[in-house]
Amino acid sequence: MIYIWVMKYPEAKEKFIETWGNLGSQWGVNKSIAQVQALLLIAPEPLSTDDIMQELTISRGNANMSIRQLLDWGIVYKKAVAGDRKEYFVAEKNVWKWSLKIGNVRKQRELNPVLELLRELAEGNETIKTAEEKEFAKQVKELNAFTQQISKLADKLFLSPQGEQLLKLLKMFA
Amino acid sequence: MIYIWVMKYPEAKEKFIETWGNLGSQWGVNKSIAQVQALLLIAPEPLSTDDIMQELTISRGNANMSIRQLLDWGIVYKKAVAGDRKEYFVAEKNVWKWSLKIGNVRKQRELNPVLELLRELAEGNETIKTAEEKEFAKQVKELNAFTQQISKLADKLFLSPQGEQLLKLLKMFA
DNA sequence: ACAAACTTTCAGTAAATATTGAAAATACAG
DNA sequence: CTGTATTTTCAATATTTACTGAAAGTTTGT
Repeated sequence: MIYIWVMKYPEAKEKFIETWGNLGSQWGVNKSIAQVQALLLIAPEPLSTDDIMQELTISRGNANMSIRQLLDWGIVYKKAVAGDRKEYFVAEKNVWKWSLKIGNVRKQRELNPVLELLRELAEGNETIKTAEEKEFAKQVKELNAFTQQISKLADKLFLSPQGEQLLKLLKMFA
Repeated sequence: MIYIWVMKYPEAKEKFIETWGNLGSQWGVNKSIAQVQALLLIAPEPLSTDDIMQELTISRGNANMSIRQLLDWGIVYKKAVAGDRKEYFVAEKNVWKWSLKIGNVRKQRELNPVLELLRELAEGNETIKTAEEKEFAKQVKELNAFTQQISKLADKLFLSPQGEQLLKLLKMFA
């Protein structure tokens, strides 16, 4: 006998938000921020800070900071609601749009600092003598070349107008 | 008058290791692990656990765990040194090789759990009634389609024999 | 200009993660 | 088989990161 367990909506919703939050840590995003995005992604209507606090049982400070971060990244927008003074928020629901923005944020965080480091280190290569110094110079040079290529590729993919470059890529490698 | 400050080798080395370690946190890798890789990358000779402890001033436990993790990922190898009972270690120095492996590790960590979550959630879509439920089902469906595409692409890029797919890609988008 | 509604900040606290170091386990030489 | 060198484990501790809640700041309607 095989039982198939199909979740009811409230359970599925909770699981989605909970899991998305936990996955956040794998992505270098803190749990609350990821949960706020998850909540807004599946909300059919704009939500206020109070709505978010209540749904996720988090503090006002936390809710506010999380929303600000998502606004900064450009994957959540403010939305005025007629006859209400509060701010309301909606998520960017198009997965292409928000993924590209996140991709770009991560590229800046993860790749740009490496380029900067390697550029600095590439300068002091005049007086190479020992085996240690040779190996160091070699690795810095190779890393630099490689990182620059990846960096340019990432820019092309994440910054192209309607994500057309990534789309092209997906079609090519489908 | 402009002064240009060119680093001497010991300083450059320290900066490389230190910065690589700090960048680790941006990449979801802990500092010690990233530092051990950095140290081994620029070492012209195999290093023992004691060498690593000494260079990075970290404990034996930490050094051991970091090395094991790098071995697990397949970006550091054991190397026997004649007449010495200790284990010695060398890094994979080819930036293409180790980057592809890291790319694959990250794909597994960051994408696979999302696929699993979405697969589970996609099952319970029979009784859709409210606007909330519709929005939820729609987002799960879109996310699922998108993530699957990206996942397949990542596999093709990171798992292709000599990184030839990524190489092809870089040439195409150069 | 005032007060109520709402948002932001941030010092204090809680939670999660990383590191140590010494004890236990294992591998090796004679 | 025994003693010694080496590696591994893991409870205790330190460090880093996240979260709270109340006070300060801001905006808006009258």
